[in-house]
Amino acid sequence: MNYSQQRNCILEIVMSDPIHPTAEQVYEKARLKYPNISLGTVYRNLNQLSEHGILKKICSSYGSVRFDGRTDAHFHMICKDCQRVFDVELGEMLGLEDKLMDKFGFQVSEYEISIQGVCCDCKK
Amino acid sequence: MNYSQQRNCILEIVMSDPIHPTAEQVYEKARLKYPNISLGTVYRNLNQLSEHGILKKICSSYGSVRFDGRTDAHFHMICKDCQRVFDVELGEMLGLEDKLMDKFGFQVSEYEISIQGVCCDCKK
DNA sequence: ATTAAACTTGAGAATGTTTATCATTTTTCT
DNA sequence: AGAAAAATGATAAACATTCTCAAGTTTAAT
Repeated sequence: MNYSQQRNCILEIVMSDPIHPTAEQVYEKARLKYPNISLGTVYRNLNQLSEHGILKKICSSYGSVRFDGRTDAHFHMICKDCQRVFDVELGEMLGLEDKLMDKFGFQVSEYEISIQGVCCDCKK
Repeated sequence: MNYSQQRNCILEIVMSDPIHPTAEQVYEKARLKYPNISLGTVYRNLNQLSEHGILKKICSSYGSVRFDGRTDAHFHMICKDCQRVFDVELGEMLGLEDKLMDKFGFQVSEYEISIQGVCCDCKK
Protein backbone atom coordinates (compact mmCIF):
# COMPACT_ATOMS: atom_id res chain seq x y z
CA MET A 1 0.00 0.00 0.00
CA ASN A 2 1.32 3.40 -0.95
CA TYR A 3 0.68 6.33 1.31
CA SER A 4 -2.36 8.44 0.64
CA GLN A 5 -3.82 11.38 2.51
CA GLN A 6 -7.34 10.11 2.15
CA ARG A 7 -6.56 6.66 3.53
CA ASN A 8 -4.76 8.23 6.45
CA CYS A 9 -7.72 10.43 7.21
CA ILE A 10 -10.10 7.46 7.03
CA LEU A 11 -7.91 5.47 9.39
CA GLU A 12 -7.80 8.31 11.88
CA ILE A 13 -11.56 8.72 11.79
CA VAL A 14 -12.12 5.08 12.68
CA MET A 15 -9.30 4.93 15.21
CA SER A 16 -10.13 8.08 17.10
CA ASP A 17 -13.77 7.48 17.87
CA PRO A 18 -15.30 4.33 19.33
CA ILE A 19 -18.63 4.64 17.51
CA HIS A 20 -17.87 1.73 15.17
CA PRO A 21 -18.90 3.77 12.14
CA THR A 22 -20.46 2.55 8.93
CA ALA A 23 -18.82 3.44 5.61
CA GLU A 24 -21.41 6.18 5.19
CA GLN A 25 -20.55 7.68 8.58
CA VAL A 26 -16.84 7.64 7.76
CA TYR A 27 -17.65 9.31 4.46
CA GLU A 28 -19.55 12.13 6.17
CA LYS A 29 -16.65 12.80 8.53
CA ALA A 30 -13.99 12.53 5.84
CA ARG A 31 -15.81 15.11 3.73
CA LEU A 32 -15.19 17.74 6.38
CA LYS A 33 -11.51 17.51 5.52
CA TYR A 34 -11.72 16.37 1.89
CA PRO A 35 -14.97 17.73 0.47
CA ASN A 36 -14.44 15.93 -2.84
CA ILE A 37 -13.60 12.52 -1.46
CA SER A 38 -15.80 9.89 -3.02
CA LEU A 39 -17.76 7.20 -1.28
CA GLY A 40 -15.99 4.63 -3.43
CA THR A 41 -12.67 5.75 -2.02
CA VAL A 42 -13.99 5.33 1.50
CA TYR A 43 -15.19 1.78 0.80
CA ARG A 44 -11.98 0.89 -1.02
CA ASN A 45 -9.81 2.07 1.84
CA LEU A 46 -11.90 0.62 4.64
CA ASN A 47 -11.66 -2.73 2.91
CA GLN A 48 -7.93 -2.45 2.30
CA LEU A 49 -7.30 -1.45 5.88
CA SER A 50 -9.29 -4.36 7.21
CA GLU A 51 -7.63 -6.80 4.82
CA HIS A 52 -4.34 -5.65 6.29
CA GLY A 53 -5.64 -6.24 9.80
CA ILE A 54 -5.41 -2.57 10.73
CA LEU A 55 -9.16 -2.25 11.16
CA LYS A 56 -11.80 -4.87 11.80
CA LYS A 57 -15.09 -5.35 10.04
CA ILE A 58 -18.08 -5.88 12.27
CA CYS A 59 -21.22 -7.45 10.91
CA SER A 60 -24.60 -7.46 12.56
CA SER A 61 -27.17 -8.91 10.14
CA TYR A 62 -29.16 -5.73 10.68
CA GLY A 63 -28.02 -2.68 8.71
CA SER A 64 -24.60 -2.02 7.23
CA VAL A 65 -21.18 -3.35 7.97
CA ARG A 66 -19.30 -1.35 10.60
CA PHE A 67 -15.63 -0.80 11.27
CA ASP A 68 -13.62 -0.96 14.46
CA GLY A 69 -10.24 0.61 15.15
CA ARG A 70 -9.67 -1.55 18.22
CA THR A 71 -7.84 -4.75 17.39
CA ASP A 72 -7.28 -6.10 20.89
CA ALA A 73 -9.51 -8.86 22.25
CA HIS A 74 -12.99 -7.62 23.09
CA PHE A 75 -16.57 -8.37 22.19
CA HIS A 76 -19.43 -6.44 20.68
CA MET A 77 -22.87 -5.75 21.95
CA ILE A 78 -25.23 -4.76 19.15
CA CYS A 79 -28.58 -3.08 19.64
CA LYS A 80 -31.21 -4.68 17.42
CA ASP A 81 -33.13 -1.43 17.44
CA CYS A 82 -30.72 1.46 16.83
CA GLN A 83 -27.97 -0.89 15.60
CA ARG A 84 -25.24 0.83 17.53
CA VAL A 85 -22.28 -1.32 18.50
CA PHE A 86 -20.93 -1.16 22.07
CA ASP A 87 -17.67 -2.64 23.33
CA VAL A 88 -17.64 -5.34 25.96
CA GLU A 89 -14.44 -6.22 27.78
CA LEU A 90 -13.42 -9.82 28.36
CA GLY A 91 -14.12 -9.70 32.10
CA GLU A 92 -17.65 -8.54 31.52
CA MET A 93 -18.46 -11.85 29.89
CA LEU A 94 -18.51 -13.69 33.22
CA GLY A 95 -22.10 -13.82 34.38
CA LEU A 96 -22.98 -12.30 31.05
CA GLU A 97 -26.61 -11.32 31.04
CA ASP A 98 -26.91 -9.98 34.58
CA LYS A 99 -23.68 -8.07 34.31
CA LEU A 100 -24.58 -6.38 31.05
CA MET A 101 -27.97 -5.42 32.42
CA ASP A 102 -26.42 -3.95 35.59
CA LYS A 103 -23.66 -2.11 33.82
CA PHE A 104 -25.28 -0.93 30.58
CA GLY A 105 -28.99 -1.57 30.98
CA PHE A 106 -28.61 -3.82 27.97
CA GLN A 107 -31.18 -6.60 27.59
CA VAL A 108 -29.39 -9.55 26.00
CA SER A 109 -31.52 -11.59 23.65
CA GLU A 110 -28.96 -13.82 21.99
CA TYR A 111 -25.31 -14.03 21.28
CA GLU A 112 -23.25 -15.50 18.55
CA ILE A 113 -19.65 -16.48 18.23
CA SER A 114 -18.30 -16.54 14.73
CA ILE A 115 -14.91 -17.76 13.74
CA GLN A 116 -13.50 -16.56 10.47
CA GLY A 117 -10.81 -18.12 8.39
CA VAL A 118 -10.21 -20.33 5.37
CA CYS A 119 -11.83 -23.76 5.05
CA CYS A 120 -9.98 -26.85 3.86
CA ASP A 121 -11.49 -26.71 0.35
CA CYS A 122 -10.51 -23.09 -0.23
CA LYS A 123 -7.00 -23.57 1.11
CA LYS A 124 -6.16 -25.50 -2.07
CA MET B 1 -48.80 -15.44 12.19
CA ASN B 2 -51.37 -17.31 10.18
CA TYR B 3 -50.47 -20.57 8.57
CA SER B 4 -49.22 -20.51 5.02
CA GLN B 5 -47.97 -23.22 2.74
CA GLN B 6 -45.10 -21.15 1.49
CA ARG B 7 -43.84 -20.24 4.95
CA ASN B 8 -44.01 -23.85 5.97
CA CYS B 9 -42.00 -24.88 2.96
CA ILE B 10 -39.40 -22.20 3.66
CA LEU B 11 -39.08 -23.31 7.26
CA GLU B 12 -38.63 -26.93 6.23
CA ILE B 13 -35.94 -26.00 3.73
CA VAL B 14 -33.90 -24.21 6.37
CA MET B 15 -34.53 -26.79 9.09
CA SER B 16 -33.78 -29.88 7.05
CA ASP B 17 -30.40 -28.96 5.64
CA PRO B 18 -27.42 -27.62 7.55
CA ILE B 19 -26.05 -25.50 4.73
CA HIS B 20 -27.08 -22.22 6.39
CA PRO B 21 -28.66 -21.00 3.17
CA THR B 22 -28.94 -17.44 1.93
CA ALA B 23 -32.38 -16.09 0.97
CA GLU B 24 -31.50 -16.71 -2.66
CA GLN B 25 -30.67 -20.35 -1.96
CA VAL B 26 -33.94 -20.84 -0.09
CA TYR B 27 -35.74 -19.24 -3.02
CA GLU B 28 -34.18 -21.68 -5.50
CA LYS B 29 -35.22 -24.66 -3.41
CA ALA B 30 -38.71 -23.34 -2.70
CA ARG B 31 -39.33 -22.88 -6.41
CA LEU B 32 -39.08 -26.62 -6.94
CA LYS B 33 -42.31 -26.96 -4.96
CA TYR B 34 -43.86 -23.53 -5.65
CA PRO B 35 -42.64 -22.41 -9.05
CA ASN B 36 -44.36 -19.03 -8.73
CA ILE B 37 -43.16 -18.16 -5.25
CA SER B 38 -41.60 -14.73 -5.23
CA LEU B 39 -38.28 -13.74 -3.76
CA GLY B 40 -40.07 -11.11 -1.68
CA THR B 41 -42.14 -13.83 -0.03
CA VAL B 42 -38.98 -15.70 0.85
CA TYR B 43 -37.38 -12.64 2.44
CA ARG B 44 -40.59 -11.72 4.25
CA ASN B 45 -40.95 -15.17 5.75
CA LEU B 46 -37.32 -15.67 6.66
CA ASN B 47 -37.45 -12.41 8.55
CA GLN B 48 -40.71 -13.24 10.27
CA LEU B 49 -39.44 -16.66 11.28
CA SER B 50 -36.29 -15.23 12.74
CA GLU B 51 -38.16 -12.46 14.54
CA HIS B 52 -40.18 -15.21 16.18
CA GLY B 53 -37.00 -17.02 17.19
CA ILE B 54 -37.76 -20.03 15.02
CA LEU B 55 -34.78 -19.42 12.78
CA LYS B 56 -31.59 -17.48 13.38
CA LYS B 57 -29.96 -14.92 11.17
CA ILE B 58 -26.25 -15.34 10.66
CA CYS B 59 -24.14 -12.46 9.45
CA SER B 60 -20.66 -12.68 8.08
CA SER B 61 -19.63 -9.23 6.78
CA TYR B 62 -18.76 -10.97 3.54
CA GLY B 63 -21.71 -11.76 1.26
CA SER B 64 -25.35 -12.09 2.19
CA VAL B 65 -27.12 -12.86 5.42
CA ARG B 66 -27.67 -16.57 6.05
CA PHE B 67 -30.25 -18.48 8.04
CA ASP B 68 -29.89 -21.29 10.53
CA GLY B 69 -32.55 -23.79 11.61
CA ARG B 70 -30.55 -24.83 14.66
CA THR B 71 -31.42 -22.81 17.71
CA ASP B 72 -29.41 -24.70 20.34
CA ALA B 73 -26.09 -23.32 21.54
CA HIS B 74 -23.35 -23.66 18.95
CA PHE B 75 -20.92 -21.48 17.06
CA HIS B 76 -20.21 -20.72 13.44
CA MET B 77 -17.09 -21.03 11.43
CA ILE B 78 -17.22 -18.90 8.31
CA CYS B 79 -14.92 -19.30 5.31
CA LYS B 80 -13.70 -15.91 4.13
CA ASP B 81 -13.23 -17.36 0.67
CA CYS B 82 -16.31 -19.41 -0.25
CA GLN B 83 -18.36 -17.88 2.58
CA ARG B 84 -19.89 -21.16 3.64
CA VAL B 85 -20.88 -21.43 7.28
CA PHE B 86 -19.92 -24.53 9.28
CA ASP B 87 -21.20 -25.51 12.71
CA VAL B 88 -18.88 -25.77 15.67
CA GLU B 89 -19.98 -27.51 18.86
CA LEU B 90 -19.30 -26.00 22.24
CA GLY B 91 -16.67 -28.59 23.17
CA GLU B 92 -14.69 -27.83 20.06
CA MET B 93 -13.99 -24.36 21.37
CA LEU B 94 -11.49 -25.61 23.93
CA GLY B 95 -8.05 -25.30 22.38
CA LEU B 96 -9.78 -23.55 19.53
CA GLU B 97 -7.31 -23.08 16.72
CA ASP B 98 -5.49 -26.39 16.90
CA LYS B 99 -8.68 -28.34 17.29
CA LEU B 100 -10.40 -26.74 14.32
CA MET B 101 -7.33 -27.34 12.19
CA ASP B 102 -7.14 -30.99 13.21
CA LYS B 103 -10.81 -31.67 12.80
CA PHE B 104 -11.82 -29.57 9.80
CA GLY B 105 -8.58 -28.35 8.26
CA PHE B 106 -9.91 -24.87 8.97
CA GLN B 107 -7.32 -22.12 9.35
CA VAL B 108 -8.66 -19.67 11.94
CA SER B 109 -7.77 -16.07 11.30
CA GLU B 110 -9.98 -14.26 13.76
CA TYR B 111 -13.10 -14.71 15.79
CA GLU B 112 -15.77 -12.45 17.03
CA ILE B 113 -18.38 -12.71 19.71
CA SER B 114 -21.39 -10.54 19.25
CA ILE B 115 -24.16 -10.10 21.68
CA GLN B 116 -27.50 -8.92 20.40
CA GLY B 117 -30.27 -7.27 22.30
CA VAL B 118 -31.80 -3.92 23.11
CA CYS B 119 -29.76 -1.07 24.56
CA CYS B 120 -30.92 1.12 27.42
CA ASP B 121 -31.85 4.04 25.14
CA CYS B 122 -34.01 1.94 22.85
CA LYS B 123 -35.74 0.15 25.70
CA LYS B 124 -37.66 3.38 26.39
C1' DA C 1 15.60 16.61 -10.34
C1' DT C 2 13.41 13.35 -14.05
C1' DT C 3 11.13 9.72 -15.23
C1' DA C 4 8.59 5.40 -15.48
C1' DA C 5 5.92 2.18 -13.07
C1' DA C 6 2.72 1.31 -9.70
C1' DC C 7 -0.77 2.97 -6.99
C1' DT C 8 -4.71 5.95 -5.79
C1' DT C 9 -8.32 8.99 -6.68
C1' DG C 10 -13.12 10.94 -7.96
C1' DA C 11 -17.06 10.35 -10.62
C1' DG C 12 -20.42 7.73 -11.92
C1' DA C 13 -22.30 3.44 -13.69
C1' DA C 14 -23.40 -1.14 -12.42
C1' DT C 15 -24.41 -4.86 -9.37
C1' DG C 16 -26.37 -7.13 -5.67
C1' DT C 17 -29.26 -7.48 -1.67
C1' DT C 18 -33.21 -6.37 0.76
C1' DT C 19 -37.48 -3.92 1.58
C1' DA C 20 -41.87 -1.64 0.24
C1' DT C 21 -46.23 -1.33 -2.38
C1' DC C 22 -50.50 -3.05 -3.78
C1' DA C 23 -54.13 -5.66 -6.00
C1' DT C 24 -55.41 -10.41 -5.50
C1' DT C 25 -55.73 -14.73 -2.99
C1' DT C 26 -55.68 -17.58 1.19
C1' DT C 27 -56.55 -18.38 5.91
C1' DT C 28 -59.10 -17.81 10.17
C1' DC C 29 -62.97 -16.96 12.92
C1' DT C 30 -67.81 -16.59 13.49
C1' DA D 1 -70.98 -18.97 3.87
C1' DG D 2 -69.05 -14.35 4.76
C1' DA D 3 -66.17 -10.70 6.89
C1' DA D 4 -61.73 -9.53 8.70
C1' DA D 5 -57.01 -10.37 8.92
C1' DA D 6 -53.00 -12.03 6.96
C1' DA D 7 -50.21 -13.68 3.09
C1' DT D 8 -49.00 -13.82 -1.71
C1' DG D 9 -46.78 -12.64 -6.40
C1' DA D 10 -45.19 -9.10 -9.19
C1' DT D 11 -42.74 -5.34 -9.52
C1' DA D 12 -40.75 -1.04 -8.19
C1' DA D 13 -37.83 1.19 -5.05
C1' DA D 14 -34.26 1.73 -1.72
C1' DC D 15 -30.03 0.80 -0.02
C1' DA D 16 -25.28 -0.96 0.25
C1' DT D 17 -21.37 -2.10 -2.11
C1' DT D 18 -18.31 -2.89 -5.98
C1' DC D 19 -16.49 -1.86 -10.52
C1' DT D 20 -14.53 0.98 -14.30
C1' DC D 21 -11.54 4.24 -16.04
C1' DA D 22 -9.27 8.58 -17.11
C1' DA D 23 -6.60 11.71 -14.44
C1' DG D 24 -3.68 12.69 -10.50
C1' DT D 25 -0.07 10.95 -6.71
C1' DT D 26 3.46 8.43 -4.80
C1' DT D 27 7.50 5.66 -5.07
C1' DA D 28 11.98 4.18 -6.30
C1' DA D 29 15.51 4.18 -9.69
C1' DT D 30 18.12 6.66 -12.53
